[in-house]
Amino acid sequence: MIPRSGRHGTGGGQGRRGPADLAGYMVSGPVVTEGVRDVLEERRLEVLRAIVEDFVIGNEPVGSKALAERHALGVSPATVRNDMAALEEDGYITQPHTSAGRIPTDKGYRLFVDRLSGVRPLSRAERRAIQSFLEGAVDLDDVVRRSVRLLAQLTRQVAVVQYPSLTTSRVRHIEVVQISPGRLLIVLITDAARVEQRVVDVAEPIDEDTVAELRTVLNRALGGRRLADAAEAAAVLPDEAGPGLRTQLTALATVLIETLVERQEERIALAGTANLTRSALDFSDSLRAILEALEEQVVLLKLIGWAREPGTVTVRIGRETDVDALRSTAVVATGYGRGAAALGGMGVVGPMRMDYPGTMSAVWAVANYVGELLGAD
Amino acid sequence: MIPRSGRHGTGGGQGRRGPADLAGYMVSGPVVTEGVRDVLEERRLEVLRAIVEDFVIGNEPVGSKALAERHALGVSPATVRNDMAALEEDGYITQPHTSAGRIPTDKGYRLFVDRLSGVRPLSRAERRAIQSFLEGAVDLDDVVRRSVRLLAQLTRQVAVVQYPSLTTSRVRHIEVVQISPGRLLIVLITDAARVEQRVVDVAEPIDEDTVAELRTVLNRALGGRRLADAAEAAAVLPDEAGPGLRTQLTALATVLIETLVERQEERIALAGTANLTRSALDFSDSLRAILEALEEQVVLLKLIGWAREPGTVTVRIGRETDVDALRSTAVVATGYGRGAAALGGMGVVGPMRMDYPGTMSAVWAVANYVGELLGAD
DNA sequence: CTTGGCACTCACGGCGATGGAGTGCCAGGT
DNA sequence: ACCTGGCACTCCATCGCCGTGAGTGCCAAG
Repeated sequence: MIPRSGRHGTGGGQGRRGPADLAGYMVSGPVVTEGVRDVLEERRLEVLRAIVEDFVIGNEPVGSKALAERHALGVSPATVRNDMAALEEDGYITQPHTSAGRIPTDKGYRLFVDRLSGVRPLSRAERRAIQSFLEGAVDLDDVVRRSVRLLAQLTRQVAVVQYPSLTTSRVRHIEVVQISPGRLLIVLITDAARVEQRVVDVAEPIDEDTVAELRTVLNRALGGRRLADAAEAAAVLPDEAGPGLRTQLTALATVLIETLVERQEERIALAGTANLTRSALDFSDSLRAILEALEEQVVLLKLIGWAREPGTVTVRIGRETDVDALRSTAVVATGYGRGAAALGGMGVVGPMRMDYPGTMSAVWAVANYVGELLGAD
Repeated sequence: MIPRSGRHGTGGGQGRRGPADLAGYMVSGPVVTEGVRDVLEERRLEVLRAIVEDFVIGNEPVGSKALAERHALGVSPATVRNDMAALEEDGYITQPHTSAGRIPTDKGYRLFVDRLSGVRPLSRAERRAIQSFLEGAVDLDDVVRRSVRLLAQLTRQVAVVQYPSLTTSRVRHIEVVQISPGRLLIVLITDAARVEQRVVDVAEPIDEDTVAELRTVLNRALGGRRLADAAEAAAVLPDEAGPGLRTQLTALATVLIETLVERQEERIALAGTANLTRSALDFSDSLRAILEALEEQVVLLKLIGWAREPGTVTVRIGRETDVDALRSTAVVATGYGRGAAALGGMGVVGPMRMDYPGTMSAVWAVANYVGELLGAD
């Protein structure tokens, strides 16, 4: 019934703190004899884990009796009750009302995530599913949209994927095309396979040679540079150019700089909002507020923005999200991309009552795969 | 209390059928003396309108007494009751349970939309809001995303906007760039300001001259054609080309055809899902099903696909949507684009209990403006 | 420190009474 | 013919009540 119980502690790695942190959690605890303290504390933590795990599965306050029965704790319900009282004292669990079972608090979930939950390795089938689902993608857009759907399906939660950021990538090529007299289209191709296009109005029609010349000048000056640097380079271009091109270059540079700098507000893909209704009882009437928050790009960016470090999965629980509407949710996020050159973030938003190990693995795995996919491209 | 009551019948136009249709609805009605029939029928319809309007506002079954009071019907509640009985007999209204007020049926809403609801002209402020909100858009993507948000805000419902379709547009320009040895990027620019890009692997590195030649060949053969025709033209290109280009052209043509034909699955933008919760009581537990349906591109395309004719607002009520999950919703949609050359569709999904006149105006206005914006581009 | 026992506390669900909105029908008026 | 006031009736929604049971806290014994 609790298939994953007792599997904690296997595997190591991402997002999991070492035992060194244990002490950090204990300084505020009650002072008792050394030898006994550890044993005591250990069982209490075991109880906390059991509570979290059972609550995640059953979605109802868990009582001492059920706990002692379903988990091999080796003690009686009465003892469990004592531990629970202590845990409640320390703020890790709480009871919805007198004479009901206990449910974890934000703090309880936090401790669970930091110390108690192991990593659930993905099954072979899951790995294969990820791979086959993503490898059919034809372009960047497709990759992102597939990823977000995949993540939503795997975790059965709301998934968020940030489009590869322009910030860290470089200019690969700039294309200039005259689409109608006096109207140019600039296509900016970056090495993250992202393409931006923009239309520029210039004073008068330009002949093909001039267009070619503009193209050459732009690519020579900006090609291969990081986007931020490219913006600076673009700014001085008109001054350096010959008088024949100056007018047009000024117009082009203006738009380019706008594209490179100002428009670094990022794009975001969202999927799985229907999953919110499944755990609707958890947040009851605040569902509307959550949906509204999720439609705010800014909010989403903040949520998956803080943890852009690929390989490290970050969890924000309840108020830790710093978004009031999401105070009853948890966010699991990570970055994707090659090494230090993070391209963007992705993650999921779900109820605090969440299968953290499973969700963390899924997020990590998808991010990993997408990172490889885009890095190689 | 019922601000819009009695304002029906002002203005004419889009989506509203002429009086000719009146007869069509009546042939199935009871046969009575001519002169009196009209008067009778007219008041009954007035009652139906009153019921719909009140129910839309109050969201609770409306009774005969309240109806006679709040609307200037000039008759007593008892008379209204008789009319209600007749309307129920004909299937336009129903009562949730004995001894409750009446609510409109699908058929009732349908009649309301077809004959009873006038057009609510947009206020000057609304027009200006639309304009100022959309004119800040920097590119196609931005236009679509702004439109969908705008529509969601104006109607306070879930908005759907289809990206301009490739089907009806023409190839404006094809750009070929070598992004790394043996790797080409094709950028396809259409006259709907839509840009598609695709990466093509070719056997061996190509020199710049060949790239330019490829570019010329492609543009000469495909430029200006409708996309469907362009695909055909692309298919025969390799055969007609000189032997030097044949290999590369075959690779390019394959990918181009894929882009032009296969990938006509369209993109869609969605906003305002939070608004669903506001009317959550209307569909109660089916909210999840609705959200799921809305995440299916195919479903959405079907919903706004049938009414691609710009200038005509189409309404589907309840089961008319042909989507089971949406049987308790209504869809108001229209096409946008210049004249016959429809670029795409847009619309909103909301509860059947909806302010049809207001919603229809909003949808029409936004579609109109977006059509101009993209048509002129 | 653990354990079994025990009294206590509440949320929850079922039950019946009450109130009131709304209806259908009928007889009388125009 | 149609409208209208009156009237009996129906049935949903609300509320308070109470029994039930899960779960707790405390205590005394091991």
